[in-house]
Amino acid sequence: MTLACATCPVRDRAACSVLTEAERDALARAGRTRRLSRGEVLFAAGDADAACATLLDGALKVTHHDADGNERILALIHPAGFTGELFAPFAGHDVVALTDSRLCVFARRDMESALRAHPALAEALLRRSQEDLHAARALLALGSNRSAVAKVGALVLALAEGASDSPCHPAAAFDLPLTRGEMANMLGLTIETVSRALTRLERDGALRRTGSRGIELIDPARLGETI
Amino acid sequence: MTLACATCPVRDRAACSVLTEAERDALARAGRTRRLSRGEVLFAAGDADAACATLLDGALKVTHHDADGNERILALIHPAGFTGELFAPFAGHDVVALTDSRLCVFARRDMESALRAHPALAEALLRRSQEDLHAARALLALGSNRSAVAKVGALVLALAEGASDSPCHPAAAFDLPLTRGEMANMLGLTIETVSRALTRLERDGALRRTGSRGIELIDPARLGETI
DNA sequence: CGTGATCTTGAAAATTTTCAAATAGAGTGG
DNA sequence: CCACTCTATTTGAAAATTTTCAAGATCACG
Repeated sequence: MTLACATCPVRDRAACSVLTEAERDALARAGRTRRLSRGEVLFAAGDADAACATLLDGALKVTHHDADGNERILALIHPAGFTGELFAPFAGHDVVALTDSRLCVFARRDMESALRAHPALAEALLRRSQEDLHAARALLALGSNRSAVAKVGALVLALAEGASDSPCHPAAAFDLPLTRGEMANMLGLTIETVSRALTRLERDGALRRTGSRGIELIDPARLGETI
Repeated sequence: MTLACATCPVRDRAACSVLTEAERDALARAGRTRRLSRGEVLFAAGDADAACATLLDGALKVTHHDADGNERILALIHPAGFTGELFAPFAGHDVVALTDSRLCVFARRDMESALRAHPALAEALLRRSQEDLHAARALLALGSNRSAVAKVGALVLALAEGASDSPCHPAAAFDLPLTRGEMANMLGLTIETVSRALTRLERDGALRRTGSRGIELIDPARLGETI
């Protein structure tokens, strides 16, 4: 499927938004959209022909598997986010859909030549990269919360912000893109502890649960408390 | 002090190494070297005239202070690393010297115009930025180790790699740039737990301590074990 | 050689993990 | 469409780890 930038849900926020319409259309001819359903792999670590992509819809996780086969979640990607190795000769991590997702995919060689042709694109990707760095550091900060409840609260808040259309404001209600096991993995806790923490946050009136994935924020400030 | 790229200890690894000699000298005229001693602040969060810098020598920490005044360490910067906000109008984090350090500092406006003049520099910074991202993700991975001993072991190993001249090989002996409190902060543990973990790693023959900061790696593989 | 700060160590308290089982949800085939 | 099955989630109680609180030891430095 060829690209339809005119209807792109993230055309104002993604890296390619810095291009002129003509430049963007030229890049668009090299790319295509792709749909993934939950669990589908976009890139696998070691792929020699790894591409790169902008996420339009849904959510992705970037993971690494250690020698014992344990999965570690290194990053989450939300709409308008960019993923893919631009310089390494092969993919360093797995990138997997957490929910049904739509992406705009480019071969790395095309993206690299676009970078050379359009300095503004390199700058935009640099900017995005700094945002990724901030996001990674935000995840790091989750680990320094003292209690398990505070860690889970902070993660839920971060997920609410990622799920929101407007940056800087958490979505009032959304579905967790992560299983309890994935949340536990990210926080260095066990599934049971995460579950108990959510139960407690609900009991304390910080949020409400609908089913096992639905979350409604009642008192976002309480979620951020470091206790 | 003006720059002397010819004697720069990281001239083969830093972002500016992609420039031709002439380009680099042009950039060098805009920058200067600076020395910091342990504890000195390079940038403070909120600085309007924040600059950016390449680290030549020593070690830096990037920190954030939350509402309660607690410090969170978001990143460590080792020689050849780059720091500074290129796009935000002011510094987002504090950057502080962990040991006596030397840096190569540029005003942001000069660096931004250099980026526009030299696309290769933008690409090199993008590459560096991706490395920063990998580093941040490596720190994230520390949190997913199950036990406190494994977390501390992994952090010591990461610090040994940062202290090494050759990438990918840990230094056999080095001084910890972090206090116990800073290590505890990064790992979400207490000072006492970090201290006990080091004692145990020494008792188990993974490392040897000299004074409170000196570390000699005896069995690096054991430091990486996730137990 | 003090002096203050950092680091180590010990024992009780608190939190988290582990182990075990019940409940709820999602998907499948009749 | 419903019953069935499999997986994910929740909950409980004991075991293990970590934190807290309290001292003592060591180090850097004037």
